[in-house]
Amino acid sequence: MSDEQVRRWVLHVDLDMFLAAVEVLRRPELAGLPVVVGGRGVVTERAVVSTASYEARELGIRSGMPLRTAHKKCPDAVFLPVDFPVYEEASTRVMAALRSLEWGGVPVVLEVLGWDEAFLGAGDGHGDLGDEAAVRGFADHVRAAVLAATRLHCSVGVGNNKLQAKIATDFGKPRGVYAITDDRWYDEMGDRPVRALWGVGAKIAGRLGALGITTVRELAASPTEVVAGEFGPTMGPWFHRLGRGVDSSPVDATPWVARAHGHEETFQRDLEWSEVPDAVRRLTARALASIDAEGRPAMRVHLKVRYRNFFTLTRSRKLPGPSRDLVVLEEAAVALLERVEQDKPVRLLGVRLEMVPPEGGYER
DNA sequence: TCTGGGGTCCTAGGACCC
DNA sequence: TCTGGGGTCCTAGGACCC
Repeated sequence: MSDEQVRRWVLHVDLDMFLAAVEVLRRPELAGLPVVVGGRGVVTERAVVSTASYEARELGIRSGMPLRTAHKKCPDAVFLPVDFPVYEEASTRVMAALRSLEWGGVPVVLEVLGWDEAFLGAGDGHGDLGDEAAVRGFADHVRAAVLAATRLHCSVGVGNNKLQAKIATDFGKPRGVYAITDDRWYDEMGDRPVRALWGVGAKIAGRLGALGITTVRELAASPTEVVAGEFGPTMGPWFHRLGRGVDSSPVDATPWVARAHGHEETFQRDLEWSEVPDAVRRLTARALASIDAEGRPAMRVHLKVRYRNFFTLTRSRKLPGPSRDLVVLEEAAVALLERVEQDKPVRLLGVRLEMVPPEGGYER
């Protein structure tokens, strides 16, 4: 590379209220109404909101809110069940539309983050992408292309790296484009709480706060040793980079290979202990069906138990050898129950099967 | 009658071996 | 009787994200 600094551009694309938007697409009469997607769509059940339309958000309904609470806030909202296959299909069309784009004269690099999110990179990172105005223009083009191909709206974040682009998207929502660059990182983020960073949750924010670090600027200015002392040699420096808006990770189109699959269930009625082993067997069978689809055997079994008081614990065990045998896996999962408290009603059970890595290991 | 379900990754600490 | 380090594997648990 030359001594001239090459400015790297990354886009982050995020569909606007994806689940609710897909539902409105197939039921146009719902357009403009408060739509809430969550659980089985039954407001008396234990379940939470997956996505609320902007109309519903204006009434105070948020993702993660119990359906019952959402219903209390807005009894007139339309409550719909989560319909996975339909969102999968819509997601596939969105990603196909994005993948077909060219940027800087070459096909884009697309890193899919989930159903409704992706990073877009330029082919080799050094294409002639022009200045920021040109990149914003391309972001508009991306929005238009997704809308034309899927009738779904999205927002696009622009940045000099993935971290910046990812955070910028939220500022552009809905149906907008927003840019956060190296030049403007501190203007945009410096005074915000560390919680605004991607990867800093409530707990980390609390621990940083105890060190006297509450804003992004303070995190950036803090001595590396202090943060590393609190969070260790890997996480410490990473948090410090977050504060400075630094992220050198590439946009990586390598298809994601799952490490594990599992199944968990919150019971509508807390289970008595006598009912637990059978429930664990059922969950194991469902988890096995998921890993069978991957074609790799399980090498480790994880059990998760949550009691009525929300105390949650996990237990796990490596299997004696790789297995796809239901009986073997069921017995291994049930055996983990011996290591948990057995005297209290159970609210949630989960069984997760960790798979043998593919030949050659995981690429990322 | 608050608080889903799908994941990933990191760290601490114990066991065990040399 | 007291007491090394280094390395690896395993389990538990915490934290985060969509």
